[in-house]
This record gives sequence, structure tokens and C-alpha cells, in this order.
Amino acid sequence: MNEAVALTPERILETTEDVLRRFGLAKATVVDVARALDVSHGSVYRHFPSKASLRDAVAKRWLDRANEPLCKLAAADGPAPERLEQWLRTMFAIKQKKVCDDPEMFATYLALAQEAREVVEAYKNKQCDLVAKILSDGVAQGVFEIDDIKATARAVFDATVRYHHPAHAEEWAKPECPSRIDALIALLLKGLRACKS
Amino acid sequence: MNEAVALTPERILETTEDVLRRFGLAKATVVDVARALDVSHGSVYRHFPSKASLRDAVAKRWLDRANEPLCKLAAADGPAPERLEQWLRTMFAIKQKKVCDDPEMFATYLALAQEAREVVEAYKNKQCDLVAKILSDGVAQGVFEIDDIKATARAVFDATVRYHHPAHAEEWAKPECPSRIDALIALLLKGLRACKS
DNA sequence: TGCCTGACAGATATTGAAATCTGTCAGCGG
DNA sequence: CCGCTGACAGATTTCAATATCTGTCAGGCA
Repeated sequence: MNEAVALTPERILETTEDVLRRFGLAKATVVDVARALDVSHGSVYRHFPSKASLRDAVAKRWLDRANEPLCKLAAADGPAPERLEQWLRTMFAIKQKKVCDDPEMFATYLALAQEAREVVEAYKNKQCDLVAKILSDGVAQGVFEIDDIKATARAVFDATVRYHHPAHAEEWAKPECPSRIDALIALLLKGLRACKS
Repeated sequence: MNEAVALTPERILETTEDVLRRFGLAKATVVDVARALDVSHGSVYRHFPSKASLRDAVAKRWLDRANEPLCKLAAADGPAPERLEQWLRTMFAIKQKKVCDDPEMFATYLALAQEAREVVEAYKNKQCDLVAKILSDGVAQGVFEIDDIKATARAVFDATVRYHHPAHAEEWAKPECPSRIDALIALLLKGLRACKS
């Protein structure tokens, strides 16, 4: 083993994220990453077969990190409607926080996500599964009335696209946004709820 | 009056659309438009103060044309749920047709719309008003149960963003799309409908 | 007079040569 | 033997010179 820290995929990913943060997606090269790690760029290619795969791996890390709080919420227990509402609001908040905190970084993330199709697709599917989990809890609790849980979870995800898809990010800052979110969530919850009256 | 056809704003718009169709948004210049009209480009500036205003006017024409069938549907009568469903499906179909028929032209339209913010905003508001019209008909018919019609109309518009906003156009061709639309519409209609049971 | 032209200044886009980057691999050093 | 290096070919990006475009306006023509 070398006296220096070993060159692991994890260390490369960390450094790549750093480089992206400093240079932006357009400017960052794998030569930059190698320089930051103080190795030749050939060494980086020993761990990632291409620049694209490196980018994908970074994207996956980001998305997984962002997903963590949502997984917890879906796994929690309590009344499904409240949990669904909180789950959605948390998802919106996570995205919005990213935009506000560091718009430049968000732009990087957006561009990254647009190239890492497969990774993003998997991430979306995971999110739909989380929604489905809450919905099925709601059905078990007798508060939701749902035909096809998977399809309905997808519908909820689709219906809220405006507030979680980065393509609409620039609209999230508008002052009328919160009340529009309220109206949307109310409409969806009413659509899910079992009729009692 | 000249022996040639007079140079009217209408004629300029028509020709501009033609030029855009042939050259694409990126390449089309007002010099091209003037050439096609066989006048100097200075003459075009006599009718439109800037290239941006010309583009906006073209965008408005397009949007108004696309909106026409939707206005008719909103003004029709009959049971509100069916009408809303048909209204939504028609809107989706109009957009999808544009993408399929001429993807290049759609890209032009998309870029155009992204620059003509105000025009697009007005168009969206008009569409929300149409939805609100159908919703209030539904309330009058006793089939919908709605607190705030304007807010709910906006919520329906927001919830269907994925299937009418051009940013999502590339997903419209997917095979699972129709069934996802079905699930979404079913969920929304259930949320709007008055509970009878 | 009223509409159009064409030349002009400053801004923007195009182009092609030079620089940089991606991905590979033979060979070095531990 | 194993992992790293650094030179290399082909692809991509940068940059600055050149060309084109936008928007204005004084003047021509009916």
C-alpha cells in the first residue's frame, strides 16, 4: 500500500463533485479531476470507463442523498393523508432549497440529470414506489379508496411534476406558488380519499 | 396605393412564419423576412419596433390558433366531467400532434415560447379561465364540489402540466403514456366530483 | 406628405486554425 | 505482478478575425 491515500472510486467521486462545484459542468474536465487528486487522468479511467459514467455516478450520489429524508417519511407510520402531504411538501422543499441555496450548482445538477437519463429514471421510479407505499398504507387504514395503487402513485407523481421537476424551477419563486401548491395538494387528497358522507 | 400588395403587419407575420418554417428560429433573420417580402428590412421595422416584438406576434398567432378548438369545447354544454375530460384530452392531443407532425417546427415554437414570456403567460391564464368555466358549469350541475373555482382550475392546469408543457414533450411518445394520462384524469375527476354515496 | 430605401454604428454570429480534451495503451517503478 | 504514468490519435473546444445582423435615420420617389 502506498503512503498516500489509495485512489478509490469514492474518493474520485468526492473530488469530482468538488471540481464540478468550482468549475461548473461545462468547464470541468477529467484532467481537472485528476489534477485535484494529484494523479494522471489515465488513473481516473482505471476506475470509471468514461467521463459519462463518472458523471452518472456523481448524479446517482446526489440523488440518493436527496432521497434519504423521503425514504424515512415513507417508512414512518401515522395517518396516510397527512404523511402524503408532508412527503410531497418535503420533496418540493428539498428541490426548492437546492435552487435557492446555490442556483449555479442547481444548473449543474440539472444539466447533469438531463444526460444521466437512466439514473434519473431509476430515481423517479423509486420515488413513485415511496408514494405507492403511503397510498397502500392509506388503503389499509380505510382513508383512501384506490383502484390501482401503482398507477395512482404514478398519477400523484405526475400531477405534482410542476413543483418537483427542475424544468419548472424558475417558477417556484413566484409569490402565488405556495397557494397553488395548497390547492393542488387539496385536490389530489380529495381524489384519493374514500367518500364517507 | 402601389400596384403591388400593401405591406401590412398581417402579411409580414405570415411571411415570418414561413421563413421560420424554412430556416428555423436560430437562422431566421429579419433581413430574410424582408427578402422574402421583396422589401428592405427597414420597412419591416416600420411595422414592428424590434425583432423580439415580431417574434412575440408570431407566437401569439400560433397560440391563438391552437387555442381555438379549446375555446369551443369550454363554451359547449353537456355534463361537466365529460367535457373537462375531453377538454384536457384535446389539449394534450393538440400539443402531441404538433410534436409528431413536425418536431423541428415544434422546437422552433418551443424556443419562441421561452422568449415570449408575457404572451405565453396570457395564453396560460386564458386556458385556466376555460377550465374554470367548465368547473363552474359542473358546480351548477351539482356534479362537482369545489371551494375556490379559480384556484382549483389552476390546480387542474398545474396537475396536467406534464402532458401539455413543451418541456416534457419528449416523454409524450412513451408507450405507457396513455395509461398514465388515464390514471391522472381519473384521479383529478374523482377529486372534483361531489361525493354522492 | 407618406412610405420606402439603403448606408451606417454597434452588437452578434460564423469560421477556421490552434489549443485542449477524451480515451487508449505500451512501458516504468515499487 | 500490479497500478500508475505520460505520450498519442482523433474529437471537441476556444479564440480572434471576419462577416452578418439589428435597429436608426436622412433622404428619395410617388
